[in-house]
Amino acid sequence: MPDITDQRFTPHDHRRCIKAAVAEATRICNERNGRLTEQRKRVLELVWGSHQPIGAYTILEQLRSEGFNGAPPTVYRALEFLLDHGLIHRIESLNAYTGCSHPGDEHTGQFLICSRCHEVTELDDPAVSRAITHSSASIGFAATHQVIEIRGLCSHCQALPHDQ
Amino acid sequence: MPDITDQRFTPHDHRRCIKAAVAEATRICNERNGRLTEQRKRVLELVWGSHQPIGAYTILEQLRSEGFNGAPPTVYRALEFLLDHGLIHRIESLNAYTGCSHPGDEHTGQFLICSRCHEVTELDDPAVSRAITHSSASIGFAATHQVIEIRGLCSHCQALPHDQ
DNA sequence: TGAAAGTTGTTATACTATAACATAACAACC
DNA sequence: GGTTGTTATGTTATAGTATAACAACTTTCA
Repeated sequence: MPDITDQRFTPHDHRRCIKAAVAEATRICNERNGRLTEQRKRVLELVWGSHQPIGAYTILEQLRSEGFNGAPPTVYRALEFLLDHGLIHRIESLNAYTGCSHPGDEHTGQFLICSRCHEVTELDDPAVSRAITHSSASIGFAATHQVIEIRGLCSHCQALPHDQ
Repeated sequence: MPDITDQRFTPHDHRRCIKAAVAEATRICNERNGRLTEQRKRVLELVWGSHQPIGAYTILEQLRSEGFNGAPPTVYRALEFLLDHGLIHRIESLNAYTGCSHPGDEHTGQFLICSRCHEVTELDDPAVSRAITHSSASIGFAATHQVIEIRGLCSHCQALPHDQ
């Protein structure tokens, strides 16, 4: 049964999400003297504007369609900045980027990727992190960073007929 | 303190590991009418021969140095076959491939990747899988496949001076 | 103002992966 | 044994992802 409170499937003005994300990012960057330049902000908006993880070259295309006349390194640099400041995440198994749903604090999220609609939900369940840290430690491995990307069907898509 | 029983750091004849892996793969392929051809077997050996995850193009280079005169698709096809039969794993965060340490049964491993020596240890801790499945289910997500890649320092490298 | 640091522009190239179609090897059957 | 359908491999070209290296510009702050 789909969770009708789920923002992704509730009719909502997504532009608000984007604005909120940018506002939050601005606050965070101010705090630590990171410069959220126009380009970086624009890339952040594009990442948030997509309901799915977005690739670097798709971002580049969109920038170009807006009159920007740049090359891949510009996009990768902006992405690097945003990653460094915890404002977006990279999804390794998709070579794509997605907005961080609670930026600011250091964390490596856990991502649920729907195989059908391709939306990504970020979880940050301490129980999962703990299980992994514990399991690693049991063989003497000191974990510093976790890549956790889960495939499956989101609640919304489970409720749909299979052939849709 | 390094675990001196750890096969990776115990002096051992790694050719034996490779032979064992190939023997096991042969058995599994026979069971299910998969054809472990010479090329596929050779790729499997190269994957096992590397103490670190190995990239497709590195495999290609090695094949070429043995007189093989092929192109990328050949390697990718062999890798696909080996993946399909659960004989190797792909490490998403490295775009590289590593031997499966207990092939045969369906599973998605958990990988501990040492940032220093780059060796990979495969874990299959049910507690971790369970934590993830449980956490996913709590928001209605039905997980089918897990990508879990943990960075950190293996016990061996922790024991070394930092600057080595 | 001028030096240092940070950001962006620009060109070229490296690395990873697959599409599409041709050929060859194999297995099973008549 | 030849025929046929299937699987595997060869081959060429190209798509997709990412970075190196160096030049030019901006910002900051002494």
